[in-house]
Amino acid sequence: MSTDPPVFRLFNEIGIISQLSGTIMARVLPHGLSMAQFGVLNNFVRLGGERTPARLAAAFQVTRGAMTNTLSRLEAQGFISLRADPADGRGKIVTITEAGRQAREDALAALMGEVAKLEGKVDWTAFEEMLPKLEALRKILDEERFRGE
Amino acid sequence: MSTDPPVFRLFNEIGIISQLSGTIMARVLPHGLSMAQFGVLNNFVRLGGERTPARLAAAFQVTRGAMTNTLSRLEAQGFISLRADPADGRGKIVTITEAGRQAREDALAALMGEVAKLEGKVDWTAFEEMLPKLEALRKILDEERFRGE
DNA sequence: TATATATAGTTTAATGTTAAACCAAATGGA
DNA sequence: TCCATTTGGTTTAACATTAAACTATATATA
Repeated sequence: MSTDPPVFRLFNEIGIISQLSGTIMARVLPHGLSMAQFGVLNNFVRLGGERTPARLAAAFQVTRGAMTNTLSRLEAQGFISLRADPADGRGKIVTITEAGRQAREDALAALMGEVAKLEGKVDWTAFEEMLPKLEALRKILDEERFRGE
Repeated sequence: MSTDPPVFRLFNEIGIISQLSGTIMARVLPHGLSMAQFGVLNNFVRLGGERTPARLAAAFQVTRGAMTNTLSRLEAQGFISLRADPADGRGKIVTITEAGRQAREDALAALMGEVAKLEGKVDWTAFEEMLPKLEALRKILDEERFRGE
């Protein structure tokens, strides 16, 4: 009859929010983009330049296998291009294409529209204030992930 | 070169935290339990009584298909028992077994141990304060999930 | 220089999820 | 009462993810 410790409720809420928001967003994304794919395109538009798959995997904190999968689909849709790294025979270099930029633009608009629907229902400023704490927690968990093996 | 709107960074952080915490917790759970399976066992111990799969699916905000899967595995391990609902020919009734209680106890201890490792690194009280806001956001997203179809 | 170790990327198997189709049983209205 | 609709549970296909094995190339060291 007792209630869960707050720590567990925290992770529980975070898990459910992640799942629900992922499902909702995936539903409105155009061009059959997944959130993972949108994340990669968005990263290129925001930061510019070129990256290797390994750097992208580290940035998004997923395995290289997952990034291989994401990049394959993006390439198949023509949203990124992959070429061999002239400086490293093992590596590849990823670039966003013009179609990729356009797809990201469309996707961003769709996501903005979805967020707009929540306007008035959610006090976003309160959440903005927790951003630094969430970022700190994420970093600690990321360290823990490797410490544990 | 710009940075993401705070709303997106929020969902981004939440997604990564969910993924990392899920991976870390799954690694320490005994008896091959997944977090979803632990959640069900925990729910029975905390609240007692019996439930139908449909009620469990609603409580955890997953599809009935997902709950069928989770319950099948729990039953195969002998942690819950399923029987026909005498009052509803379509329904089933789920009960936790003694082995299930024991497994939940072990799992709880393992998770507590993992949380203890973070002691001193994380200011949990700050997170406890955001719990109500996260719960509110979760509820709104859950409504949105269905409104959109 | 030769060898051992580390790193980049891919592939495979397993898991957990959604969405949608499906069947059986309950419910509600004409 | 009968039929349409809703609901409970399962099944299937499609995905995204992890962990681990694998190949190829770089790097460091003896």
